Formats: sequence, structure tokens, C-alpha cells
Amino acid sequence: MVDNYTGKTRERPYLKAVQKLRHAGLRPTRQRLALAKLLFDGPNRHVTAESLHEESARANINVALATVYNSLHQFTDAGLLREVVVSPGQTYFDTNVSDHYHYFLEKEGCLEDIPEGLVGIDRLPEEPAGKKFSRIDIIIHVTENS
Amino acid sequence: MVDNYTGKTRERPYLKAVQKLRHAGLRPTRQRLALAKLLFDGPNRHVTAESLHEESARANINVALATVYNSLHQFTDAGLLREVVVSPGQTYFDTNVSDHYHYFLEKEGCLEDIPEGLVGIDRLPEEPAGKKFSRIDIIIHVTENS
DNA sequence: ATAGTTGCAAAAGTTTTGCATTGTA
DNA sequence: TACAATGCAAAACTTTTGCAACTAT
Repeated sequence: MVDNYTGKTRERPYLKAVQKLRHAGLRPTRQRLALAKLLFDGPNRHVTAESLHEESARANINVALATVYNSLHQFTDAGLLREVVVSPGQTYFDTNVSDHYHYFLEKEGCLEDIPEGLVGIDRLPEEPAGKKFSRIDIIIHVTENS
Repeated sequence: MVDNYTGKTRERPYLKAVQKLRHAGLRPTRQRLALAKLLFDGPNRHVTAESLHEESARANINVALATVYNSLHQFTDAGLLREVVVSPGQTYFDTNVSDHYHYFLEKEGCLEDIPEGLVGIDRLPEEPAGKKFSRIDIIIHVTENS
């Protein structure tokens, strides 16, 4: 793609996203690139399918909600995102895929990472023979004080 | 209600459920009594709205699925049940309302209580001023070993 | 009687699927 | 050109709501 004004290539701004998708084995299509740019350019984020879809619309990116869902799940399967379920109909996707836990702020209805080291687990059950613990989710629900 | 054969009252089998509902401030209606009996007569259970609805149908209890949802939420608000969300579209209700955590068995798609004392938390963040931690959810996902 | 409560059909959300279209080799 | 992958409309689920019918006082 060549910029109409400068004549220079405009691939650069998408380079990181392209490489990230390629590396994950996902074709860097127009829709996926746009979503990846929103998700991964900048600090860690917590989005829902709906919120990302709205954000895309605001940025004049035309993507169906179903495509947002599909892309989020593809990104998750590829290890680029982590899925966090808070309550029925509130599935978040977290760009921080390292081991960590979450606050859920009931009033604001949003997720926040708990900084590393603030929660300590000093005892866990044994993994039963032939099984393993694939994942440990901890969500601390935070409410306003009565 | 009087038994056709013995002429004796048949309230007795529902007494516990009636009292439980009354104490929770819920009118002991036919539907709620039937669901309460399924839920609270016997050992602790983990049900979904759908599973409880099927169970009711099998027991020849006529309840709409919406009523099952409403009743489960009323029971939950009254403190008789605890809601546990595992993944989108998988909301369980647990008759064990004490503080405890859960295994989620991915293969079977079912929840199990983690026996008390097996998980130890030795460090927690401070509650921010004016806020409190209303609840701490821990779910350990258990998968078959590769 | 009647004020408040309840149960459920219908509506509203949320998520997934099937297939025409597109993109790649 | 053929083959696989993609994007999205439509379908499928899950959950909530509004109101007619019912209940307890």
C-alpha cells in the first residue's frame, strides 16, 4: 500500500500487527489487522466483543460483530489473548496473557489486573493422576462500602 | 393437602422446604416448593437452570424454564444458593453457600467443590478506602493430561 | 376485597454456525 | 485453476422482562 500524498509505503504502522498475526499462524486480513491494532498497539486492555465492535465502528472500521467474536476466539486460541468470564453475558478478553488475577469492579462493571505478587497462594491440592490443572482463575469482586 | 388413601395430611414431606422458603421471605408456592425440594433435600448440588428444568420435567413437575431462572435468582438473593460462572453460557448454582472454591472438570463439563483447607491464600491486596472485597472466586480448571 | 407477588410467553441479549465470497499458491 | 480460509447473515442459545393471573392477608 502506498500513501497517496507522500508516495511512501504505509505498511510500517501495521508491521508489528502483521508480524504478530503471522507468527500466530493467522492470515493478516484487513479485519484482523484493524482489530489487532486496536488491541495490541498500546498498553494492556480488557475488552468485550461488544466494546471492541463499538470501538471499531467509531474508528470507521467495518467489521461484523460475529467477526469480532470469531477473531477474539482465534486470537485467544493462538495465545494472544486470555478469556475472562465474570458473570453470564460478561466475557472479557485480556491482552495480558501472563499468569495473573483480576479485580472486578461491580459499580463500573470493568476488570482490572491485580498487580503481580499481591495475591499469594501457599497451598494447592494435588493434581489427580492423569489430570492437570490447566488454569487457575481468581476474581476478586470489589464493591462500594455500604 | 390431604392424601386420598390415608386421609392424613401430606404437608410433612415439604415442611423443611416450606420453612426454608418462609425464613428466606419467599412465599412457598407450588413451583418454588418443588424446586426447593429438588435442590435442598439431600447432599449439596451444582445445577444449571437447564439441568434443573430437565430434572423437574422428569419428576413430572410443570415449571417454565423462565420460572426456574427466576427462582434460582430469588434463592440466590435470599442467600440459599451461590452463583458460579465458569464460561459464557455456563452458570451454575451451588447449594453450598459457605466460603469455598471450585474445580471445573473440562471434560465432564461439571463443577466440584474443593474440600475446605486444600487451597490456602496467604496474601491479599489491601481493600481500597471506601471499597470492600465482596467475594473471591477461585476456579481451578482440570483437564486430562496430554 | 386488594395490594403485592408470581409465573410464564415473549423479547432481548449473547454467541455460534453455515456458506457464499475472497484470498492464496 | 483449485483449494483452503474468511467474513458475516442468519440461526441458536441463554437470560430477562412485562403483564395477566394468582395469593395471602
